[in-house]
Amino acid sequence: MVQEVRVVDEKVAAVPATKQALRLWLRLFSSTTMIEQRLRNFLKDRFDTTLPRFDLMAALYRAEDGLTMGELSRWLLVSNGNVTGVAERLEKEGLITRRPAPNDRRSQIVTMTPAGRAAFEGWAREHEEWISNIFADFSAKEIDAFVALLVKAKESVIKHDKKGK
Amino acid sequence: MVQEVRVVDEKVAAVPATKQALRLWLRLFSSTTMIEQRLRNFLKDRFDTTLPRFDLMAALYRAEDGLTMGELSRWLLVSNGNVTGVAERLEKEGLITRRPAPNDRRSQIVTMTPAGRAAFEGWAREHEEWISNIFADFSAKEIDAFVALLVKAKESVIKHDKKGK
DNA sequence: GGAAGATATTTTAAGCTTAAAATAAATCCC
DNA sequence: GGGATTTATTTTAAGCTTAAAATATCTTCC
Repeated sequence: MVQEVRVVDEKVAAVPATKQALRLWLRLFSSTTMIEQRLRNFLKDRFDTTLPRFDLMAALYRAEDGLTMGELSRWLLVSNGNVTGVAERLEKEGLITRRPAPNDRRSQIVTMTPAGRAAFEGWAREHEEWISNIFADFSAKEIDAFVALLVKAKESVIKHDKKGK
Repeated sequence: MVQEVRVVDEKVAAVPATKQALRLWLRLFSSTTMIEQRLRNFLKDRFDTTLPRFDLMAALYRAEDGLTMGELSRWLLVSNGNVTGVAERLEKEGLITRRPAPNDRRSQIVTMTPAGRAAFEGWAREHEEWISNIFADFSAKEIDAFVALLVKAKESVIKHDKKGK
């Protein structure tokens, strides 16, 4: 196997590009997982809820007339069965309701209850503050550069992993 | 609530720093999750295995004399119970073995079987190629900048989320 | 109208994940 | 030595996640 090498600095031993990419992925994964874990802890401690429930509520919050189970599934990029379980638990907590669609008896229309809406507004505000605080050391320029690299990563993956889905 | 604004460009309406940080987090999370999902599909299609199993094997690969369950748990940053389950499945597949430690009967020493080691060497080589391919469009300089931002993010989180753990 | 196919959702089986409880064994200390 | 504490691991209960199978309903087309 030929090791292709990108020369970064003539005085320093060059790192093979494959190793460098691997290092990037491990960093990307571990940093993101770490933040995600702390966000889960925050949601648990502060609101006694979970990230999937928060995400479902966030999707619903912007839909004035509610969403069907299928729309939620597609929006959240999770399976149908997943939405069924998360929605059941939110319904049990009184934060959402499900009712059959009037025009299509296969569909369930999911909407926030008034209590759910009020709760989520508090969650969203504190969530945004928490995230903002986490990245407080980043300048606007750094954030823009960071976002640009993430966008490029996403595009690169789509381009190079055609079979991926 | 006072909205603090960082002026990026005098001609363009400035985006509140809180919103910009939120946007960064959503990008970071979605890009990473997308790559992770495709990596899981790759491991499933190519080796009929999972990311947790791959990670456990990777940890074991570098430990010449094996690792205890507790060492695996700490190294992988997962709970003890988690390691128990993943190790059971790998053992059933004949890739690892567990034997009681000679000096401490509470401990299990986990080692790769010869078949496990041979299998993992193939996994690791293709995994590295897959990752490298995914990031093929990135220059060495971009990768370095990306890694630097991820390191800074991790440090920033640790600094600003003291309660997080 | 009614069969065939498509669509929406739930159920099922398997695996990953955690926190907390339970077990078992080692260590500390009097 | 032996009780108290600590440490290593497994078990348990709950939740998240998926793919695939099962249900129920709708749409198409003759």
